[in-house]
Amino acid sequence: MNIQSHYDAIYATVCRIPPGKVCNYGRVALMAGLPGHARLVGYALHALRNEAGRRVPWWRVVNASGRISNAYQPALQRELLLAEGIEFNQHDRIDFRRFLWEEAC
DNA sequence: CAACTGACTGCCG
DNA sequence: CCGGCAGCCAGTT
Repeated sequence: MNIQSHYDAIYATVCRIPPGKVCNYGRVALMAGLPGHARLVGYALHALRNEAGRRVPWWRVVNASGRISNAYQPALQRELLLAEGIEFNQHDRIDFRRFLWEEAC
């Protein structure tokens, strides 16, 4: 097991998030087989802020509060989510009861 | 090698 | 609800 394989697992997990759903960093880490490594997920996604992000739906990952965190392009992420039908409440939060991706594999 | 930093999180006040 | 703090770990300086 090396770092790259962890990154691959993270990217693979993010790619499984269906359109119209979101997931938080901690859950992605858990599903990628890396419980407790939420921060590593953020680190992995941070490395996508270029052309590589083209094939990974990074915008579907938000923090545990249901808010967009210190993303590379917060405004862009918000628009991409809105375009998929995800709604934000008055506090710029996403309602997990409706949009959180519950693992269904 | 030590110190710092960051797309995180849960707990506490 | 918000800010601080301790775990967390890889990459940078």
